[in-house]
Amino acid sequence: MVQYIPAARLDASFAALSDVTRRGVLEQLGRADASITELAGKFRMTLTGMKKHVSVLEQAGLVTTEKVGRVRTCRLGARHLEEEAAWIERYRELWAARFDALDEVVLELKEKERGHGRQKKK
Amino acid sequence: MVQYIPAARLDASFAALSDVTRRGVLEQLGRADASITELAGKFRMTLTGMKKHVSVLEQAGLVTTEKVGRVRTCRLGARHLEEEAAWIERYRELWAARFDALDEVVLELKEKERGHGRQKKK
DNA sequence: CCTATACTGAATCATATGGTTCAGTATATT
DNA sequence: AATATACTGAACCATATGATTCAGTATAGG
Repeated sequence: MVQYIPAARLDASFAALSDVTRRGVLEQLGRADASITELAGKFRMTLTGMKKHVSVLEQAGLVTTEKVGRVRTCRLGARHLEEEAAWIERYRELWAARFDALDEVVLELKEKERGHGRQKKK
Repeated sequence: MVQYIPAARLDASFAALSDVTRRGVLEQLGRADASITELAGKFRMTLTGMKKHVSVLEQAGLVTTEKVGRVRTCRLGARHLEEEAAWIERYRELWAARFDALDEVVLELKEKERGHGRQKKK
């Protein structure tokens, strides 16, 4: 029932999110559209550097840009991380299931303990 | 009210998730603990290669390992991506807010249109 | 027309990543 | 004791990443 998500897409978006500047840009664009110059200023880096970050975000579909005159305006893209959220959610469920299983083991051990005294720690 | 999350931590875990093999390892470990050899076999790569992936996951806190005798057993770690899920969720809310705002603008434009005909795009 | 602004692309650089091989060490198995 | 197994670490390689500088091009404003 879990939808299949192309690996390359997740690769690209998680990679895009793995940089603090790019996450910052996304948050910024969540508040208002911005030009490359504005973003470069806000994050204290060269235009060229910011342009590259924006390109990475654009590749991942998280940002779209449009050039009007000499200014390129960046805004949030069509994708809003639903697949990434879904992947993480699925993982969290798996993790929880494992965790519950562990809980059972712990309970079982405690049960035994009551009979024999303290168990070896690890 | 939004909890502050250390950037380096998010960097590390999103980077860890940006590789299809590592995501596979996490899913695998969600089903059962496994040794390096087992994982290397499942993902068709050398022991050394898999060891590196496991190390990356371990660094990110997503996996823990324990060596008993000559086999190192890997299992899911203490972290279960709650911060990553939270970050993405926050972003999604921002995105939704922007989207709604856009909707309003569109509505507003339509309103004006009824009086004056087409507006200039920007 | 002239100049400032906004971006773009190529080149460069240091470091990181994903993978390998090869040569070990430590532990099981026979 | 001898051999097989499981991992580990170093070295290497190709490519990617994050950042810069420098030299453009295109557009806006005076």
